[in-house]
Amino acid sequence: MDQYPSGHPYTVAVDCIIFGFDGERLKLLLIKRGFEPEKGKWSLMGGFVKPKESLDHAAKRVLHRLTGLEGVYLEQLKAFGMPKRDPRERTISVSYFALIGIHKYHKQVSSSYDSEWFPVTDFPKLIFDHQKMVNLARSRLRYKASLHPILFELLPEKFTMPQLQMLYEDFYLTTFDKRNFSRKILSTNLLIKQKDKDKSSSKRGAFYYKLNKEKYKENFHAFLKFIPNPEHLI
Amino acid sequence: MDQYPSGHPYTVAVDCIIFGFDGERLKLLLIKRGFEPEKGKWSLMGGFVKPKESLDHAAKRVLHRLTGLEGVYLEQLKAFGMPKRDPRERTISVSYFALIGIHKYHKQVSSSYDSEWFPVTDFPKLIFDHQKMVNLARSRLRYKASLHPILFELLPEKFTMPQLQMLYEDFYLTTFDKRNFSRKILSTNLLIKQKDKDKSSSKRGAFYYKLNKEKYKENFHAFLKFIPNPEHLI
DNA sequence: TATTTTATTGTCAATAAAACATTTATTATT
DNA sequence: AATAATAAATGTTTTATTGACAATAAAATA
Repeated sequence: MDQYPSGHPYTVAVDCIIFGFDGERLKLLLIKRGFEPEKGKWSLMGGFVKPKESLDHAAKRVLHRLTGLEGVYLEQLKAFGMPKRDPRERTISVSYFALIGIHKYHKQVSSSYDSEWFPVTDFPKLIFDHQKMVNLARSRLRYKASLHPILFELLPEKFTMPQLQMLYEDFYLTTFDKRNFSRKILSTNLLIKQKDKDKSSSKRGAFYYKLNKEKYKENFHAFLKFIPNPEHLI
Repeated sequence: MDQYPSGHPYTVAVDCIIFGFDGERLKLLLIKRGFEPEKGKWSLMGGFVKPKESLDHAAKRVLHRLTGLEGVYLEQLKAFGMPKRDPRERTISVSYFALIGIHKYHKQVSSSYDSEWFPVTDFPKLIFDHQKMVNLARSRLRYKASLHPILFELLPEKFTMPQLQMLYEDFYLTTFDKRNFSRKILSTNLLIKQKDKDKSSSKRGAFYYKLNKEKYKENFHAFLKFIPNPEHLI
């Protein structure tokens, strides 16, 4: 480590990989880029880091600007810094991934952005290295969700066991035995059974559950292993 | 996301948290900083990212400059970017952690640096937010090592089962049953038993093992769960 | 009242993890 | 040459966890 360098004009940005779950599929929120280069192309929501703000703050700000949401699950993914990743300037981008309850998102909030939800398995070509960011975020999320109860972040406050199972099944492209799944989830003691039911998708109706937020925070890191054999995830 | 900003002179650096294992304890390689600010204080090995190199390249370069080593396990940890973290300039530092075989490191290689190994549990106060970086690196390493066979990176090419166990026990501040430990490790089929023994620490001698590097690469992500109940790690 | 639909619940078998003690190889000592 | 000392190597039993499996219950509708 030598002296400070001079004349190294780096631009520092953040980009957000925003995940949501619409009850059927895992989705990704993308925007049409509003300025050159690559104006009009699909991209992750991003922004430049201001002189006096932290990286986390920049990510929160950018996320809030698009979604109007606060208190969202947001985690730094990785810094991307290939020299030519942005052809115009040398830009270091710190990527973050966010998990939001898709129902909380109302497009009108951010009407100044041309944004849209796409299935994570099928979305348009993105600018720069944003495709890499999405890929990495997906595998990181799969990894984390196999051990920690993170997918609850994607659900509404009240949800049913079948809904939860659908989320996990869609997410891992597999199926689980209902009895074993429910037993495993309930054994964590993270859920509180409600008295009311969701009757929208069955005659009998399925009981709602809420997340026990205290325990959720306490136990977040406690290795719960939500996926039976989570092999070959990154 | 608006236009590109102008007049935001960020400096971008990398810092390396370098771990080694001396056969008894997990160690950290630190250097005495050679320039202002904070000259003469202990710090992580770091350096500035050059205009035409990637972040990974900068980290490799910095690590090589201090240790003379190549092909070392190196992984991006996190970007740190609090506005005042470096009092002189707005510096974004991308931290990396490295695992090296401590025996491969020879101090004379980097005689231009004043460096020293310290136990991770007891090392001097560091500059800036380097202490935070070390803390985060430690918990990340503990997390990863509980699931993936990453600690082999810290051992010499040939090692014995008792040595391996000592590493894990020191690392997790616990003890394991010899029989269960050895069974678990061997069940991964990652080790190849050698014909010769290490007699330095017992009369009978303990067989050496080598890592099966092919399988190591293949199986790295395959959830091996090296620690029985890895609770409450981050 | 019968039918349909989907949620809910329990048991048994197989597998994996954890607890546990003795024997073996070698060197040093007498 | 026999014996003692040291640390390595190894196998079995018990317990806990996981996985496979199907019948019943609740509510709406015909």
